[in-house]
Amino acid sequence: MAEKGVLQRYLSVGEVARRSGVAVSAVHFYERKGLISSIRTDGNQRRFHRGILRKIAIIKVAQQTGIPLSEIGAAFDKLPHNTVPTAKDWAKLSSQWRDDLNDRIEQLTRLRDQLGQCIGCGCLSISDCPLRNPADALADDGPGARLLELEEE
Amino acid sequence: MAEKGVLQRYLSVGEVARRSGVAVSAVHFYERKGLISSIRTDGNQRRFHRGILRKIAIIKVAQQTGIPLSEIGAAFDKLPHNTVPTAKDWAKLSSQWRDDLNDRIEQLTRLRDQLGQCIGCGCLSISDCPLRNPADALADDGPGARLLELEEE
DNA sequence: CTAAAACCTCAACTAATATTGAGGTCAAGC
DNA sequence: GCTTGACCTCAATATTAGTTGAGGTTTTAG
Repeated sequence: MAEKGVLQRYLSVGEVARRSGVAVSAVHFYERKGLISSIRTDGNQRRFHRGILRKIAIIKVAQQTGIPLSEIGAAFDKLPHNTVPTAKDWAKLSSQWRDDLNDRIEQLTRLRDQLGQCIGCGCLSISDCPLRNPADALADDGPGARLLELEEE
Repeated sequence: MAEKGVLQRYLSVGEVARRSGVAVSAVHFYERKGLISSIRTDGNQRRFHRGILRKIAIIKVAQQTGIPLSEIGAAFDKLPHNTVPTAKDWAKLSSQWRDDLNDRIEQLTRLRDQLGQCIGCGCLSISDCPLRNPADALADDGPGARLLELEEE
């Protein structure tokens, strides 16, 4: 029973899946991708530290913001290695992702506000349509590089 | 020259690509997916109505909102067939997509506003974290169906 | 002790959104 | 009239995020 108490601190892949709400195959997948890690029993079965649940929770939340797994993994890699991340560590992560989110929200909002006008009227047809050629996009490509020429005759 | 004038009303795939800012392969792809269509010359080359440029513009804009090609195609299919869509037709489209956009923006905003709190503190660890268990998600799954049990011991 | 449930690996498959390449044809300019 | 660039089809490849299945092992419950 003392032994069982110790073992209880680790979770099997099935428990992780059940408690995090992701499929066992997804847990395996995240491990293959290096997002999470595990130790093995003598019988080669995975055992996860219970902190894994928080990590998976964060993976799912980050995915909702549109962040790809590779970036999530990169962010995790910057976390202190071999020591449990502190609240401060997580806060740093979330602050960076919040910036991404803000950008994305801003982009979608701009899109929404111009959607009716630009699709409904002739706006899309001129080369400086704000939807197809937002100022920041132009900055990257050089002026006029990818303008849509809808009506030039 | 009169003939050339008539031909000018149609665009080759290369012209479409150049003027819409998408690759030739993407134009082919959209056609295979039924999003756009073309007629053929005697020599089997595609010729596009110039309205195609607007359609591709709309495809790219809709993609920015996160709408998959299949849905864009479905929306296009509801447009009057064999007649050029009116401003009203496009407006209807954009109004529906604006609703989608609004939902998406709302979701991301909620995410942003709770990100710091939920990742930084212990919030993710309790089963009713608003990020992992927004009320609307619970409604679908039945109460408590997929709650994250981070700290139950 | 044994049967069932859970686990293991590895490979193949899915879906969306294209791009790349092979092998061949068409069209335009010198 | 020939070369070159643009075009054609079809198949394979790429990426992201996983799932599914085959074939075999470990753990757990009775």
